[in-house]
Amino acid sequence: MHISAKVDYAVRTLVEIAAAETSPVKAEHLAGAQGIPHKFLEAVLGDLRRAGLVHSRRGPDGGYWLAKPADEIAVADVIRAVEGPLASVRGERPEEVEYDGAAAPLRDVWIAVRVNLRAVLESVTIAAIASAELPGFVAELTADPQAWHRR
Amino acid sequence: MHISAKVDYAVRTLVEIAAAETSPVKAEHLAGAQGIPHKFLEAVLGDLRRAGLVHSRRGPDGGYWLAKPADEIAVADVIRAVEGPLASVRGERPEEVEYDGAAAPLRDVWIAVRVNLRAVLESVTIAAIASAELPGFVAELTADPQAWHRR
DNA sequence: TCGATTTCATACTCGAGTGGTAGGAATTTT
DNA sequence: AAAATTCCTACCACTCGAGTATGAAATCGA
Repeated sequence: MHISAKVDYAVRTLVEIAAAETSPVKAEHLAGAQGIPHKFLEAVLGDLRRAGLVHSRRGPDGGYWLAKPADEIAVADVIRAVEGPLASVRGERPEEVEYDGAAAPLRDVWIAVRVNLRAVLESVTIAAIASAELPGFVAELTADPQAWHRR
Repeated sequence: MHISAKVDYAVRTLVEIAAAETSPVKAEHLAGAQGIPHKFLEAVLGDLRRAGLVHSRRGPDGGYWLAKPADEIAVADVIRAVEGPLASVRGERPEEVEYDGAAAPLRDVWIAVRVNLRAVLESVTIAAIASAELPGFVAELTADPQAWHRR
């Protein structure tokens, strides 16, 4: 239940690329704009490239650009690109774990957790973040003051 | 977005205690019933005790029992007991992270993720798992075949 | 073709976290 | 007193997270 620096950096980087008026965008510029160590960012951009989310070119006037429209890249895609599956239980996928005896229904709980995770992460796109127009139901979720309270 | 062995073990252990007809329950029995290394389980039970979820007694006829009714212990409580906060971003709580520029709305996304995580984890109790009667909306979430598919 | 710029690949470090194991001390019952 | 059980401290092997360093490969302008 932890969002790593890599995921955080990756999403912010894609938003920055989407919001940039010039193209391609250099890693150095992205690192500066979002306060990310630039060599570390290069590794993240490598993951994004291998996952097919960005393209790149070397040399002067080189840099990175989105491989598809920003409204077709969900936050869930970014997480899968740099970290793997959205949710896992002891290293396995939720639907693969098996429980004996009284704990059997626990698998359904993990499945439900993943469903609710996906509901947010699959629906929020890079374009939505860049334009500050999150989907309606996400805005509703954050509207409740309880959402900001630290139980 | 990973559920550790410790959390998995802790929930299953509490369910097993709740479902046991004798009380108190010995660690050795719990380890056997759920297939958990028994010395490792002792450490988990120590966390649960320090968090006030179980009580214990030593000696022959010693063991562990729930510190409160099973329907007052949510899965979220168990996670907090053995792992800390439900959701964190780069080590900080979601409401504490700050973003500059285009990525500013990203904080709301993480908040929404936590809201949806809580929706499941705060509502499912140890009693519900032990009796295989999950809350209605959780059952609905898992009813969709898509929920079991591995995107 | 030269040189500057930038991405790309590889390897490394350092600390923290995960999933255990081992040995023995403290407590409780018989 | 003896047996059973929890409890405490320490340790270990491995992986992961976050970041750094070095240099090779590609691309452009001149």
